[in-house]
Amino acid sequence: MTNGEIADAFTLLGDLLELEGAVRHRVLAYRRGAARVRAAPASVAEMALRGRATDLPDIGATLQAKIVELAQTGVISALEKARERTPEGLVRIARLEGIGPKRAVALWHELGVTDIEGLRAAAEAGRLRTVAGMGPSTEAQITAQLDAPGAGEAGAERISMGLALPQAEALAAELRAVPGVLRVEVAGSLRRGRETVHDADVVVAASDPAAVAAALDASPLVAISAGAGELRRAVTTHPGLRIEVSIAPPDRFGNLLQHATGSAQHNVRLRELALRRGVSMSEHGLTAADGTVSVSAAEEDVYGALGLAWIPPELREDRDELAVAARGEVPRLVERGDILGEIHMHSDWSDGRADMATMVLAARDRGYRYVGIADHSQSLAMTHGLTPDRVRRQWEAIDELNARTDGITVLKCTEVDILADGRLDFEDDLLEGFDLVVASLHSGLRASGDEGTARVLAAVENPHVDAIGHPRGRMMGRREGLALDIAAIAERAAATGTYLEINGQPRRLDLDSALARTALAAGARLLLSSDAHRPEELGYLDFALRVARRAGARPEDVANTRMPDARRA
DNA sequence: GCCGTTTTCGGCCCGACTGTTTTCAGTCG
Repeated sequence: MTNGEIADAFTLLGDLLELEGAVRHRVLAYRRGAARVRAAPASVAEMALRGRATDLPDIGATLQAKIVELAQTGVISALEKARERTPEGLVRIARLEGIGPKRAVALWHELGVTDIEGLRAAAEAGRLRTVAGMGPSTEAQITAQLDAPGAGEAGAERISMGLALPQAEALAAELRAVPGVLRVEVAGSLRRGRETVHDADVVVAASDPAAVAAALDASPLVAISAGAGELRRAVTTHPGLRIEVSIAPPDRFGNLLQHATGSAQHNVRLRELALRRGVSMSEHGLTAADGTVSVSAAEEDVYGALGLAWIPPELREDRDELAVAARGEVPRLVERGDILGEIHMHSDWSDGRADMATMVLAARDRGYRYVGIADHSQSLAMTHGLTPDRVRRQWEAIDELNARTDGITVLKCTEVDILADGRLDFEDDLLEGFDLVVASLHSGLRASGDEGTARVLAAVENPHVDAIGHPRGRMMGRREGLALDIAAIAERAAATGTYLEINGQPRRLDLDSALARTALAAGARLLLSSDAHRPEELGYLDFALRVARRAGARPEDVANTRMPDARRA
């Protein structure tokens, strides 16, 4: 019984109870419990069987008993009964935009709709507008969503940070040029470093909201400008990213930035804390009991006013960050300025699109002091992987390149393939000659987690291997990648001094932050990589950096913050 | 259902916006 299965059961139970109109906070309790179980680093089923699940926040005697029941019988009777009372299909309907639990139940009671198909039929017959509180506009909104694949599924339509962030940054840059605008920042889940997002948030400090609205309407980046709110407007970019733009006067920009960054649960906890100190908190400021409002231009002052140290956005997920900040023990996370170089990028010796010199100079322009060329190995024929002969010729070319290039050191690296049996694609005597070796899986990525774990462990134990590249092999939208036992791998990686990569390619982001957090907890260290195949892709390292920060990585946890010595980065 | 500088009961974050309404419920973040 995995934590994920327990969390899914609690989430469904909470959703069904909400549809039944249960007390809101009971619903919330199941959702909080689900999130807590999902994020727990150890088996919550085993904890519950020992009576220790209640050690976790948000898990009380009732939830623990249900975890025990689920672990021992495979079902939760309360969940089974709720399923008999309320059609499970309503959960997906309630997740559609513009519909919530109340409207989902109204559709069921008034039209007999119990699943997405029934909703589609009712929509096509034009019957949705006959439901109380719903009109033609809502009907059109629903119809539009039903055409999209995966409508109402959890996590539907999430896109990579790597695709969303550049769009949000571009809009932010445009708004910074608007007269009267003092500050613009990307907030929301992008600022928190989430690997995938379903929309973006941008906050603006401006004395004249109308000027910002006019700029949005006129922006060449904007395809659809909807929403006529005074303080919030939603736009959709041409590629289809929804961006919510919030505006505040400059003197309370800190309050708005804090609010719009979230997470929702972090904000709830923060406001509860504020209430215990006698102040009500919102995006407009802190209101004391006597009605006086204090506002902050800087986000640090919002936390400071509550007696807390500033918390990096990547850690605002309602784990234990408020307690940590109250003690003043917030970790110093790795930053862009800590990065001295990277060792996983490609050249036109294999499947890169630029020659080595171009890539190296681009790396030097980013301020790196070293860079490793890590082209593919011979088995990967479609990438023009290097044979041992070509490896030796590339080493000569790198020696020449180093001789005529100032300001950066070029390292002889490889992204050697991990073969089906766990052996590597090059013999040990050749591997010996590289400065650093990254070993990666490129085949068998739909195998079982046990098989994948065995192959990765074999590579970790190879004394020539310095890092494991994109360990899971996930490719967003195409495959989940291997269900690796990351704790077991990280334990051996820590013992052998092997780094585990966070690959910054937008569709990879692999390891993700949850796995990277587990790896750090097991004592392993991380390697950040752009895996660039052309010069402009070197910026992908910044995505890997965000994922690392979200995992809680400090500078000393990351290989890129130190100079490589002869055999170890 | 959880929890405690409000401590075993009675609370549980806060406000903007939308569409449908004649004053507001529902949804969203």
